Amino acid sequence: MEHLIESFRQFIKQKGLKYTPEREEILREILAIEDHFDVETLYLLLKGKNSKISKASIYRTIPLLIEVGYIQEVYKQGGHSHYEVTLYKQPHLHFICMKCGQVREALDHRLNDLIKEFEAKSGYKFLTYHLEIFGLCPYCREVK
Amino acid sequence: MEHLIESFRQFIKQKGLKYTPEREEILREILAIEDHFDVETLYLLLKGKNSKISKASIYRTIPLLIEVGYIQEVYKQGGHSHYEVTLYKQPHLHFICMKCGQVREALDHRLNDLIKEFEAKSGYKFLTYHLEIFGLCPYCREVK
DNA sequence: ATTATATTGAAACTTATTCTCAATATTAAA
DNA sequence: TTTAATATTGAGAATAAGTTTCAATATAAT
Repeated sequence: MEHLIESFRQFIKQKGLKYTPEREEILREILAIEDHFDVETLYLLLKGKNSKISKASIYRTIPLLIEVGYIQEVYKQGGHSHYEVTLYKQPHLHFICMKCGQVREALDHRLNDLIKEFEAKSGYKFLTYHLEIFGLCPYCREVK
Repeated sequence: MEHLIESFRQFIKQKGLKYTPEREEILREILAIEDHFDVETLYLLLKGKNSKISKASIYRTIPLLIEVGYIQEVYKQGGHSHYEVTLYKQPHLHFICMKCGQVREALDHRLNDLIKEFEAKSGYKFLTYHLEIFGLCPYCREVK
């Protein structure tokens, strides 16, 4: 964990920015989540620990954490963005129920294989991907 | 084209909704676009033809057109959604260069097959999907 | 220490999208 | 063809995510 903090510090310095306690606090909280989150949740978690971090700082820090590769925006729901910590995860896909909002993750090596093949053919260097599938979950498809 | 209008009419009726001139007008305009669009563009196109369609009606019709499978939301840009007409297109994926922002589309039937298989196994009813691959395009991967 | 500059929190702002509501249109049934 | 039930409309108000502003403060290089 500490090496992730250190890497982030180096990244910030390398960009000519200033390393602040607020940025570190936000990063530590996100690393502790190890899962999906949105700005509101993160803000309330920090607030619950008597942190004085503002939402503005969270909004300002997120793009940095995406750039350094620690988190990704994975989908929009309820009118706002949801992120996930990508550090300990394989690339995967999301099923999102358009009615109840339930999100399910899945992994499939054939998808990863296919994507590797696209990479070889395309000449791109792939860094990450998102596969989001929208529809109705088994429960909601029954209910009218 | 008329059969698409007719299918939409049947879809609307089947849902117990009412088939209105406004809904048809919006559909006709979107079918004429055959490409990417956003709500503002669509609204101005209609307005330019002396249509009195409101933005509210456009926002209310879009989810129906997504549900019937005629359009998809493909990305957010400039803080708002962009859609594309999917009728004449196979579902496809986007390569997005993280450096220059270039977007390339690609098709692969195996991806569609895989997604159909996920659908069968998951119990979901899939309405649309979005595969975005982020990385560096052939040009940007060379430039340090 | 000094200085230049980046960052902060709070609040104001922007703007895409949703909601409200009274008037009107659609549809099924009498 | 009337009637009645209900869905839809446009207009504008409301909502809320995300961005920007700004004065005070913190960082970090010299």
